[in-house]
Amino acid sequence: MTNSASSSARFYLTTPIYYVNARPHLGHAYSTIVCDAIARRKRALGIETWFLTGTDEHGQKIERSAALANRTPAEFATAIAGEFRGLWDQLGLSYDDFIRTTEERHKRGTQKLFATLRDKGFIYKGSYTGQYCVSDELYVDGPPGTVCPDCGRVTETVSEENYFFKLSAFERKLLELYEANPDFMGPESTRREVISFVRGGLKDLSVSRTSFSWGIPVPGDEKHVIYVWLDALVNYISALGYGSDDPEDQARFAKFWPADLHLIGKEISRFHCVYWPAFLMAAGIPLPRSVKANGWLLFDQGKMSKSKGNIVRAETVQEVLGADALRYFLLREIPFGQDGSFSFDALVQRYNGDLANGYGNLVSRVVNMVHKYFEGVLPDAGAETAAEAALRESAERAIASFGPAFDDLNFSDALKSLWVLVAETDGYLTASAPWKRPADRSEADHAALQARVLVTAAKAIRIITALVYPILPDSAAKVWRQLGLGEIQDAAKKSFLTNVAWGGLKAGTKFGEPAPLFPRAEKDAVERMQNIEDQNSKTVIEAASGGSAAEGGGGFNPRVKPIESKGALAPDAKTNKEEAIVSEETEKQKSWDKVPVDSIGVQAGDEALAYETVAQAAKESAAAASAPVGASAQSPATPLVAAEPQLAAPQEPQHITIDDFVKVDLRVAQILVAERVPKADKLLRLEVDLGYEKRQILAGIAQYYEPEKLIGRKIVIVANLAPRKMRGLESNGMLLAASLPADGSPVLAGFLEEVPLGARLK
RNA sequence: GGCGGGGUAGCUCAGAUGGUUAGAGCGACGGAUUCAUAACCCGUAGGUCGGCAGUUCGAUCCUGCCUCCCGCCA
Repeated sequence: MTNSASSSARFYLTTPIYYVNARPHLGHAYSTIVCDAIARRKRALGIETWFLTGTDEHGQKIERSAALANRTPAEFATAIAGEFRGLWDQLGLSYDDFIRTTEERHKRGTQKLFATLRDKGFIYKGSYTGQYCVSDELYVDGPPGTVCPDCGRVTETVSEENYFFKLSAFERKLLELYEANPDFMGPESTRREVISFVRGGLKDLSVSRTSFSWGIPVPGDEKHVIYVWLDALVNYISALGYGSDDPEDQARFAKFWPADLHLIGKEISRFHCVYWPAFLMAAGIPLPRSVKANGWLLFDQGKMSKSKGNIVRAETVQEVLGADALRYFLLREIPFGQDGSFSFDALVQRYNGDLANGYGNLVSRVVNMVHKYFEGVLPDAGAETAAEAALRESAERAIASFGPAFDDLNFSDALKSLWVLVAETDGYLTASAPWKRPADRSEADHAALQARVLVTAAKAIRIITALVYPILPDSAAKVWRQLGLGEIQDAAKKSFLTNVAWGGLKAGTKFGEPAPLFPRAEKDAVERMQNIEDQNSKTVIEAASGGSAAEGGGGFNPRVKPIESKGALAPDAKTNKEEAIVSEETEKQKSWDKVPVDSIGVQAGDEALAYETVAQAAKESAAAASAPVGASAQSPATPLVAAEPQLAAPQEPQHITIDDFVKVDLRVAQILVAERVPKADKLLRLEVDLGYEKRQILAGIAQYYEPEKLIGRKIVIVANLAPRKMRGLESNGMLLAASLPADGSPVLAGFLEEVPLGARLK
């Protein structure tokens, strides 16, 4: 729901601002494309629209990523923010403003909000003593020794002074808000979760940090930096001009705030549905009208690549099928709010089925016939018969159902109803057969029929095109010209969607030249896209392996996670669950990698590889097309333990060089702790000592080894394997084991002689 | 562990306050056709509606148990 009732003739919508710890991928594009489509429709409805997107650039994670890339945080953030913006431009997204949280206007707004909250007594200084996970920057409830729920490491007891926001004071008010405005947040699942979270009780929120400096200083107490979530959320108002003295800014703020729609990824709904309204209520600022969460994209890695690369970039699709194809797929295939699966196969199928064979072909046959039979000039339609009336009614049904569905964010249903009209128009054409004159029909009668049928079909196409314009802007523009209607952008400026109605075509209109809209994708389309991604993935691997060597010392420190998987609006590690979740591998079923749509949802490990290339690629060019994303260097399907039950004869021996081999850092480690992972029947959580450091790894050997018996045992691990999360725990390496041919059961590798911890195998 | 969502044709999903033959799209197959992008049009799908038990004249839709998947929270 977009609250059309409450939003007069203005509409302000926002995407999440994207955390600049990795390159943009399809997930980011999805959220932004959805907003773009909404914005285009609103504008074409004559609604004054403001469409904001941007980047979230503060936080310790960025600070660290930058350090590891040998850049300052500002340089690092600028490079990645540039990629986001560049990609949106490349995709032709019609944002009105792009805010970076490192901009002065944002700093000003954030400090003003902080000061306001403090002045009103909602922020107080307090001290926190408790458990803290250094790795995740996460405060954890529990006695000393408590394990971090996120990464499984033992927390440290810290005592520090912080500013706190009185979130607890808003519990009731928030529940009342949800109660009174059922449409405030959605979809239903999100709503339920948020309500249940608030009912569970709210604690005051720590809103400052002193442990790092890459952030916005607390006004008047500059050794504190404002909590990144408070910082990030403010973008929605600071971009409009909140906090500015400039009358122009103030006017814009007054005009567009409150927002009609915050579109977000579902993993960050709590921040938008709980914290954000609480901050605003406390500051006395009106609340946004609605917050709607989209689901995640699931990448079908099984089909996409046998070896690597489960991340898809929007550019890849754009290059092969065009941006409209991507837009169509995302909006048609995925019911908004639900998770959706993306695969090149599904994409090409949709493209060929709906766009090439459907809409594109329909336009082609009609425009061609108008040229063939009427020299490209639209004839007079003549009188309507029952067949035309039926099609007209069908068009009217489509008009009636498309708008409400779209405005309800049911893009999929909206398109579905429109494509019913496509099919009916095709059926009407075939039934009328204007290309064939039966012997018993006079030439004059036939000419009349041709005129009637083609004009009627063209009318239907005009309706389809007008309605679909927000989703297929480029293609709609082409069709508009082919129908002799001129530039659809001009029509959009004249609010042509406010009264889409049957007709609208004048006899005598000169049609444009027929040109293919959506050339049918050949079988190689999938392969081509896959190749582009594979290529990309390779680049990342090469860059990464070079990079870690350059780090010197141990050459690798997986405990430093240079780039954390974060939500689009980066939380400061608090409730850091928007981590990409990696389905656990099972033998019977290929796993799907879930990537939060809004987040840089690459596995942490992948990003560790990705960052290496960031700086250099930024130097090379802004051409995103060649820029590696955080594609997985490890296949997510790569067994996380060496115990993958498979007969091991490699099909085609692929030789590697010694250089390849030395990239693998095999080390002797001793198991210190071994325990089962709850709810996982195969996984063991191990803490191992490498001599120079201790770390946690997960291994799928629980069915074969008793944890107790493993303690003290020396094993071999791959020490520089990218970190991976399984069952919420991070694995920083992989142990080696022989896989028995009979049943694939693992036998741990070991030594007969005594070996020191950390010894390298080579 | 608590709460919530879900398991329907090869795939993606819809659906019924319980009632004769459980639907759509795609894919596949057959036919027709040639205006069009090997397209369009027509026809064909025999799926224990996750499992077991119960309520009922009757359950895929209600209840209980079980199982699997997922999310939020702890």
